[in-house]
Amino acid sequence: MVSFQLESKHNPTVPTGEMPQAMGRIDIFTTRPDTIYGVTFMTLAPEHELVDQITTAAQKDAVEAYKIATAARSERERMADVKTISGVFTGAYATHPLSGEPVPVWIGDYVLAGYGTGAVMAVPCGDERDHAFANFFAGQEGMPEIKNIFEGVDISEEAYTPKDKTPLCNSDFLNGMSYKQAMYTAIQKLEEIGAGKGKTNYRLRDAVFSRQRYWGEPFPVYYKDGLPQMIDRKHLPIELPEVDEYLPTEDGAPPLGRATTWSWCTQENKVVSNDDDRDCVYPLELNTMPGWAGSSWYMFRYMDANNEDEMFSAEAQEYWNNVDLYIGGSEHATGHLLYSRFWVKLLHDLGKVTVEEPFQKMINQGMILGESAFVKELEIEVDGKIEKRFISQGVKAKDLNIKSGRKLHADVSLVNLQNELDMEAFKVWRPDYASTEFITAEDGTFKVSREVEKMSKSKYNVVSPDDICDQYGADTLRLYEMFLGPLEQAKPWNTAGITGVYGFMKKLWKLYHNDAGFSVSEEKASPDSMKTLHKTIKKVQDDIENFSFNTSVSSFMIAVNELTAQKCNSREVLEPLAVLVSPYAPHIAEELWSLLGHKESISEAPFPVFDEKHLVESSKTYPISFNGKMKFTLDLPVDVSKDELEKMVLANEKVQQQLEGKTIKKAVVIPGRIVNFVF
RNA sequence: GCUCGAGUGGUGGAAUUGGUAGACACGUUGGACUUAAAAUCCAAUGGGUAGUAAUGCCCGUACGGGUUCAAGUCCCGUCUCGAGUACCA
Repeated sequence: MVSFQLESKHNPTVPTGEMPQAMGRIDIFTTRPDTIYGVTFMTLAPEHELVDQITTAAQKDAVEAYKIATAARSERERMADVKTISGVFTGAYATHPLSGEPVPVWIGDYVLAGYGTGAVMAVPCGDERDHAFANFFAGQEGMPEIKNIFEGVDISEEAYTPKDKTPLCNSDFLNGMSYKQAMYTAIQKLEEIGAGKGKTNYRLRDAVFSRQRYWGEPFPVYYKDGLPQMIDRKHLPIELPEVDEYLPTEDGAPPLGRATTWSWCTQENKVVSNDDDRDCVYPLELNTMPGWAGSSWYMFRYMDANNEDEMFSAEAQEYWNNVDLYIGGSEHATGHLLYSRFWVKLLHDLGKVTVEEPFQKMINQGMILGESAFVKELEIEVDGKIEKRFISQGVKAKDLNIKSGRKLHADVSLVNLQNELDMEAFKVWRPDYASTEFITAEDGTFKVSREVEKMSKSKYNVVSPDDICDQYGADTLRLYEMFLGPLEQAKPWNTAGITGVYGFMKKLWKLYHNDAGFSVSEEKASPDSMKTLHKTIKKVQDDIENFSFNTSVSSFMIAVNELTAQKCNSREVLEPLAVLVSPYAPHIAEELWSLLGHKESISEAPFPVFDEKHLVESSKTYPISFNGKMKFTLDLPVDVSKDELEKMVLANEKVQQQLEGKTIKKAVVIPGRIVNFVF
């Protein structure tokens, strides 16, 4: 925050020396105090409260006209219209707090009243909007030459916006400093002389709390003489009315506008028919609340769902606290999390909840995306008439007089794996294009272009998992989705690798079967098989904790491959294995569980307990490296000291070969990990 | 622009506190079985290079530096991509 004193000598409406403090200065907010010496002019939002007071008589008409023109445009319009530059000089000058030079004060609609203080210090050499503004009004009264404060940078064409190490110049005590250093130094100096203050600016946008939909909580609000009135709490809740269709009315009112019983009687204090023409009956609000009106706090209601007296009891909330884990789509990452946290913080401040956050842990799982197919459509001129053509991907349209082109979504079911479109099927699908000519490649095929997008009916890229289910079963589909990659990552749906998962399912089944059918031995399992089992228990247990389901699936594959190679057929291993697999592939696991002779569901079976003893080994394969590069491995005993280990390694023939004629500077021996010789 | 996240084979992706980069799977190539195909099984598969071969050497985790006996992993800088947000000063 920097304060600029207004110069009274340039401001004839206020007598010299009598300017009140509040009127006498303009406070501005900037994130670039380092550019303070680049200030060429100032711009106020047209709505700024000082505008009327500081405008000189000569500029009064122009300023008034500009204010009226601006007021006619909505903020949305002003934000959307980035190109048009407009503004007016007020005639007033302020004094630069450090250099003491006069700074002309303008108004312009690129400055928004709602942000910061509604006023900016304009530094054309370092801000593009200021640069554009200065150039647009260059040479006019009140628009001085642009001040350049960046050493060796040409700012005649555009502003220099990077915050890098470019040293400052023409900046008095900031000369030679880079962005960061200058920023802190400038703030310090401004605070010293009382012309500014370091400040962190937080911004919370307003969000509209209403929707023009049917399905939402109705507002307990009625309108008396056009003014909204709250319905008293004791008459709540009011419930959604019946409507004939969940659509807006013909004249554009929200769906509640269709209700015939949607008026409020202030005597009976209930919802009555719209035909009720008594004086105490008023129309109810037609908007409903947005989704997050409920989604921001519903988890607390779940804790005490049958409570008729309040949102939830303090006891219930204290018992359940907050949500341990929230898994939702990544589109929730900003919206839901933001609103929900905001509400819970408010509820906490009101003393309604003991927690400050809604969720202890939140995971946004990635979306499965679709691969859309696009047909390129051209509008070309033929004999003075505009005609449409489809052109295959990769075909050059050199002899055509192209007027315009666009991409049209094609249904992905009409396209084969080589991206070739079934043109006849396309014409049937889109009869409106039945007569449009296709420009194909030389081999007569028509190729579409592909793009990864959200799956959506309107993009015609929806692939149904039903086909996969029919062909491979629900377990395979489930496993494959997990196997595709990390939970939090969005990925296009691509079934190319599904045979790998399907193969795993078949191999798993085979472990429990021989040629004759189901067959499991009651004999003790081999130490190797026990090792495989317990290695897998540990891995899967850790993976579940970390939501790393893709690596669980691969560890199952490894286990099944190893057990197959070991010809393991023992109940001691296969029974816990089925339990391990059951959360991932419940159907096959349940089936195996039943074949193993169990009457109850596998979901009732306890999770196998990991036992370290099966993983204990007498030797470890050590990587032996020289100067940090691994050359070979050696199997060495585990239960020896560091010194013994070093001796054993040094005694090895291959190690001696590597070290021949060299002096060891350092030997790094870390038991259980690695051996490294530096020479 | 800002905030956050990510860059690893032909592909999807693995890799505890820094400690054998490329697990697992797809794809590709070769082989077995088959009249043939499908299915199944076996082998090879980061790149380069030397050798008949066994085997060896060099380079490799976006790019440039740094720390360390040792870096995909830690630090500094750059680039690119993705998501969110934006006339926000």
